[in-house]
Amino acid sequence: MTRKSSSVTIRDVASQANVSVATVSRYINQTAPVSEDVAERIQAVMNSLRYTPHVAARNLATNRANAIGLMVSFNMYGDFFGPMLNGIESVVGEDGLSLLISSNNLALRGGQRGVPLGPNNTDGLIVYADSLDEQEVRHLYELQFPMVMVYRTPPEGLKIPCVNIENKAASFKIVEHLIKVHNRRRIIFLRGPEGQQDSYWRELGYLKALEENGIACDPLLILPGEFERHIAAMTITDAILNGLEFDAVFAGDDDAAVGVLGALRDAGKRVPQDVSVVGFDDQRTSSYLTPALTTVRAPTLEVGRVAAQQLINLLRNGQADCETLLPTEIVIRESCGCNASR
Amino acid sequence: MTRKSSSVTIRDVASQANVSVATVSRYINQTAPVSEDVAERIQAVMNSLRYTPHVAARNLATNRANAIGLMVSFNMYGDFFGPMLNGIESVVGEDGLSLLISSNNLALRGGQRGVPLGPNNTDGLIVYADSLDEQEVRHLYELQFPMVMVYRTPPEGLKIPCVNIENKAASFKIVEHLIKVHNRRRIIFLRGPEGQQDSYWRELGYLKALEENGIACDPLLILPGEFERHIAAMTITDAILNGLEFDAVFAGDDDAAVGVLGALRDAGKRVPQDVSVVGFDDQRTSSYLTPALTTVRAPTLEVGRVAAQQLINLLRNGQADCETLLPTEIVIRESCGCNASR
DNA sequence: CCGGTTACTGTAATCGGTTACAGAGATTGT
DNA sequence: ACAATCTCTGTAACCGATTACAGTAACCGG
Repeated sequence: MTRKSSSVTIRDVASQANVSVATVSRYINQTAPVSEDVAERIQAVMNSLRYTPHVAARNLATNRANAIGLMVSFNMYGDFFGPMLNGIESVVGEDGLSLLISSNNLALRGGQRGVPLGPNNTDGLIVYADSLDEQEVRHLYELQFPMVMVYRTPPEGLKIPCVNIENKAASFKIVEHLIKVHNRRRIIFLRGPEGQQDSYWRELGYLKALEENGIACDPLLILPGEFERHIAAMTITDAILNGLEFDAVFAGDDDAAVGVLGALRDAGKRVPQDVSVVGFDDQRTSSYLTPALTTVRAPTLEVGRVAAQQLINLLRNGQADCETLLPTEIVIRESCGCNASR
Repeated sequence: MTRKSSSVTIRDVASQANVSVATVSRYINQTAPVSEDVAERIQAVMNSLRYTPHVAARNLATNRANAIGLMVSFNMYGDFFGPMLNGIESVVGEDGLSLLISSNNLALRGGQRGVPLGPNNTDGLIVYADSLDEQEVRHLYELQFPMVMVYRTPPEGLKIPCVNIENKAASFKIVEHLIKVHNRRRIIFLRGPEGQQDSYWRELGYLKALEENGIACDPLLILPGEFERHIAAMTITDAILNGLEFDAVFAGDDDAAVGVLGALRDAGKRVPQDVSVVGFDDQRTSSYLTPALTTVRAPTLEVGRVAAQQLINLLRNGQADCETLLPTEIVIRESCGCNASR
């Protein structure tokens, strides 16, 4: 197979530099002082031999993988994923660690046993939303395996740091905007996937906005959107066919909002004149839609950065913030009815 | 630090099952026959001990990392990246390999020497576009390190498998569509980043379409777009201010097309009545833009799948297709001037 | 009954690093 | 001048797997 052609080992370096392997190791890892001339000799030999340490050997000896894992849902598309990964990768790379990434599709890892990322692979894990089921999380937790969760709070009783975004307050604000500024009363809310926590909090914000403004909640207006554009589109199309009356849609997220916009256009409804539409996330293209989408800006890249940072803290110092909640802000564009100028 | 709490080794399994470590290893890896009752005993012990092999030890012994690397440009956002990663991850995971991912931002890996992904890390590399400069590629090539490139052809003289998409033919077709169907004559082409290969071929298709239809190429119409929406937008805005006459824009990619659409709208030009706009990629949101974007569908996820497949073939059999060119097809929507109905 | 496979198992070397332990000079304090 | 300390270095055990080599027992054909 692929024989590693000319494997230069630490012993080669040591002998050519006339020192012991221990000294070379110490020089490389800066783990003990080394006299200046020796250091120079070692460095020179390393350069001329193009020596790079064998990570597997190092990992075996130190019992650390020097890598962290990112566990994601089995399909990751959308504007959402890129920025988060970007954030994670930047701080992980900065720290000299490797980043392993894997989805947890049961169908795929048919042959394998257990989770594809774990203690034997990585030093810690970033768990995205429901990429790992509760049982798997609990198991890793019992092993005292360092984890931080993003877009999810840990299961009951487990103290796992998590980083989330402010869902409820922003949802409240944006729905209240629809009510107070645009005088909307019958506002549809499109739920995300069953059990999705962001969706749960957004719904709470929605309900609170209704309540505080004296609008009775009509359960018929809470419908499935799944954070997916085509499902959201279907839901809205059905709603119109069934004669459901509504004057606004809080789409759950921007992806669903895109579907809603399409469905309304197909049905001949004007946005925002007939129906206001708002989303959540402020994905890259949202400002380029017609009409430009009013939504909530979520600091997705920042979530990635913070999560990685927390995990690294956990690894190094054994400490991390139990929960960090990143701020969100509503961004008013056109789809709610504002800035009709353009 | 993080002491691996209860590290169960192969020796524990062996002794509890009353066999030698060699036998256990052979059972695990199916590398030699093992009698049935022994197999059962081993399996039972493994289950009760929750044994999982230590990958670093295995990697050291076999001198393989059981992982492949994906090297990406230092910033990866956009609809583009998700699907590709999705494709790669699916086949890599299916094969029981791990996926390491890293960007090659010089600024970041200031401390480190060399490329963050390489022979000591991984068994092979997928190199995305210009994430690695030519010198680095040559170095890895000299080490006979397995690589495949995506969205890029290897440097002169190096036989590295690559997977690309059909750029020229589709560009030709879509530009010809503008000419023949919509009678456009002054068509702007927005280049991608300097040296970007996809951009190069798309330009060739553009030029060929002009030539075959008897239109002289006006160099003033070839402008920078960088495959970035805000740069594309600026370029178009400037062009309009400078009084450049044009009746169509081939934006280089969909991202740039989004910028073009915005710039034209801001300038009061109607699309497609005044100016036709077409893109390349068919990103997820492109069909939801107003007007819906006429573009070229690129099988991004498939690129990922094929690349991973090729790399795995290279690892297993030492063989891979020198170049695979994935087909693209033009998809006619509204921004060119067709289907004006909606 | 005997040489040659076949099926299975065990011992111990090996992969390439890290690091506990020991020790040699040089420096310092009294 | 002597002990204590500090700086630097080397030897060898160890991390947890794989696998070459050796060996035993059963089986098979003639």
